[in-house]
Amino acid sequence: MSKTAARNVTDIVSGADRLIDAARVLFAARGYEGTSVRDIVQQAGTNLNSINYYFGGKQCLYTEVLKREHARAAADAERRLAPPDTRADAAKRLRQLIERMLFLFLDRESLLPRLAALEIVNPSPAFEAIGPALHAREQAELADIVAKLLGQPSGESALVRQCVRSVLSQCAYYMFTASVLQRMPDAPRSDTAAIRKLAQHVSEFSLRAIAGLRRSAR
Amino acid sequence: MSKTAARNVTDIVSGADRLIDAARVLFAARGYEGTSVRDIVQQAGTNLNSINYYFGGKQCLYTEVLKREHARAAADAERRLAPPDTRADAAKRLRQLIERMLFLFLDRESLLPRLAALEIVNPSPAFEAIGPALHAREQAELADIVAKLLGQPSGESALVRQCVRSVLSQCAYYMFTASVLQRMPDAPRSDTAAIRKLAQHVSEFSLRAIAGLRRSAR
DNA sequence: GCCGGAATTAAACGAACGTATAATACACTC
DNA sequence: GAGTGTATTATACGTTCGTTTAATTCCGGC
Repeated sequence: MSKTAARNVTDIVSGADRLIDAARVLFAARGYEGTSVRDIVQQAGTNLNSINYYFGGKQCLYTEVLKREHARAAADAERRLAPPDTRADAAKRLRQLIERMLFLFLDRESLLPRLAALEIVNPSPAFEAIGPALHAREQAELADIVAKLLGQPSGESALVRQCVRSVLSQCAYYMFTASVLQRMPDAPRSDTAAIRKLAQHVSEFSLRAIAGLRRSAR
Repeated sequence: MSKTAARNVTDIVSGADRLIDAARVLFAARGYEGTSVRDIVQQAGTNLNSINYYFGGKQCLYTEVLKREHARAAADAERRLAPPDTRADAAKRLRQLIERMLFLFLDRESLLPRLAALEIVNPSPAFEAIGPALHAREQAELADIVAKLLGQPSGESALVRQCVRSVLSQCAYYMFTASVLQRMPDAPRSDTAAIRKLAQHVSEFSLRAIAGLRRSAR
């Protein structure tokens, strides 16, 4: 009666979905080894055996979480931000791309930044599932933009590659250090306005640097 | 007899030291949770109880490893590199500091970069032992240099702080991504010559950026 | 020689882990 | 409405974990 009614309400999402939802939060909070299958099933309100039943084991569930979080973040970014304007001048494109990456790395809705940071610092077997595709498009676009700004052919020269790393590192920094930054008293904010401001600085910093390097490369 | 003789030879280093030596390698390779006390004592050639006897538990041994690795890296850097020349002009000081930091972050002899990366991304209770002191001197010096380059008073303005992060992030990037970078086919080298070259790029990039920002800030 | 304390060893404990198995509940076709 | 395949539950299994306890060895001063 009321019992089956309640069950039906909660079962609008299946056990597998509830497991994914619980697992993504717990894996992001405590990492793979720090999260037990008992933690997950308790949070999901399912049985101890459910992970093996639906996913074939803890490792497979983790890989699935990684894949979905990656896909979700990519879709979010696609939807929320204007598509890169390939017609604009390179400087504007760089500003857009940097803002896009910073939103990706600092997004508090998404758990991908945290999961990706853990995987990049300490890659697990599941890294193969997302590693190659991780920020690949952003990096390729960045290389293209930087080459244009340097006045070099798009074929990657050493200088282009180094500048790409310099730009990328300024953005990724916040992904890796999020845990300690938010412990500090003067923690930098991560609301939309703050990210915009941050993007502006990284853009100016990088544009000035690249412009200077271009001048001296002649 | 020969047995006691052999024992004396190996016991020139005590059980505690052998535990530290084994633990630092294993913790760096597999992380705290990925390393069991049985792994450590086997590698050290001591008994299962030795960790509790000498250090009072796995967590305490880990904290001790962190402290020692930090102290060792600091002493190494102190000894190997010329002390920062506070008389030199700011640009030269920045070049020296960036090279110093890159050697710190990319040093393959030291296990601190790896251990620090793991702790920064996923701080454990032991983080308190080294976190506050981690690269504190480098950061303070960096802030001083950047302020001078920007022509601003040393009291930290927002611009100075952001530029410090921009420089720091370019160096720390390699600490966080070491695991995945060395998996890639075109992995950047990390020998002395390569680090010097890298330091040169980061320095030029940052100096041009700061010079440009100073011009536009007027 | 021996004795007291530190160092080292051996063995076991209880808890937590991921997984497997067997039993039960459910939904839907015929 | 019985039957069938899927979903869910309860429980047990075998391992591994960090730690504890007790026994043994080693070593320097008396």
